[in-house]
Amino acid sequence: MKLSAKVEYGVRAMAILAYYCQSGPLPLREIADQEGISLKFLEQIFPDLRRAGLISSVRGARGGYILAYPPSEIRVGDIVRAVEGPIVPINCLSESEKDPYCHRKEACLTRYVWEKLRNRINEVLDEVFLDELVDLKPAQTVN
Amino acid sequence: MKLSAKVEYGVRAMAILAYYCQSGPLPLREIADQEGISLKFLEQIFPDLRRAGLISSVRGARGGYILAYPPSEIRVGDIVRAVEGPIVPINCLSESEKDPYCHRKEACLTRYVWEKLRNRINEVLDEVFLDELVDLKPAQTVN
DNA sequence: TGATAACCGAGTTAATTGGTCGGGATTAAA
DNA sequence: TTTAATCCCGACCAATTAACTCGGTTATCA
Repeated sequence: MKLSAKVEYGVRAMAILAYYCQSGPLPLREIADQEGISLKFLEQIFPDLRRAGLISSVRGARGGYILAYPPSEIRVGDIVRAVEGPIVPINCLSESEKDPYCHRKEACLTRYVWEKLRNRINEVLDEVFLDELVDLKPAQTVN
Repeated sequence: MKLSAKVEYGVRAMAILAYYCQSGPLPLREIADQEGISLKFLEQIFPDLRRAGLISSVRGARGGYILAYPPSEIRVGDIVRAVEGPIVPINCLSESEKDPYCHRKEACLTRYVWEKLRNRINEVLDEVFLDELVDLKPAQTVN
């Protein structure tokens, strides 16, 4: 029941991007140095975020990445799903072709717990927007 | 963001155990056959459930396992934590010694999302009791 | 033209997962 | 007292995944 390092770094990087969203494009090098994350590893994460339409890239010298939307419109859930794919807490819930299809769907006693779990995870991640992370809303109380 | 097969089987097995909780001890062989799970794999899961105090075992011929409490008092969350350990959706939340301690605790922008996520996961899993799974409460609507 | 930076795909290493295997200890029943 | 059922335990193993790393190519600016 863990998120990958990719997700952790992805969310952290997006928070940085949100923080500097007024300036021009921010190169990965900056983020890598500031957060102590391997540049090469970041380079592997960012294409996913771009393909998901959350950021856009500027190539060449003085290039970098910028948010495709204001921080107040980007949900943590968007980021998580962009880098990890859809949230599926247990294989039998998977809709994808390659996964072993669950033939016990109707009979399965436990299925409904996993559905509930999946929904709640998506909900909580979608409740939080990038602007909340970057100090614009302080005094965050966990609940 | 996936639960292990151990957890999936563990919860299914516990549901069976709840279903037959009026009869005597149920051998793993029964559960394995009924659910199509490898006996040897189940044998690896059940000690965790016993150590957590959720079931008790009866050794020898005509032995098996029985719930340590009525189904209405056993939470799915108890089972999950018994076989997978505490729910920690991201490493920097870990309290354990061996994990790399997070030195950014206070400064970390993202920490509070992960805390919120961890709390919600525990909540939803603790809302569901074994008796709900075994048909005693039908018409389950996911929400 | 040279430096910067995104882009791409393949390779590597270590850990985890999802099992299997073989046997030992305990107990009820024949 | 033997036998069969059952839990119990630890070792082993193959496949997958995670978390990087490496070596380069392409685009852009100064």
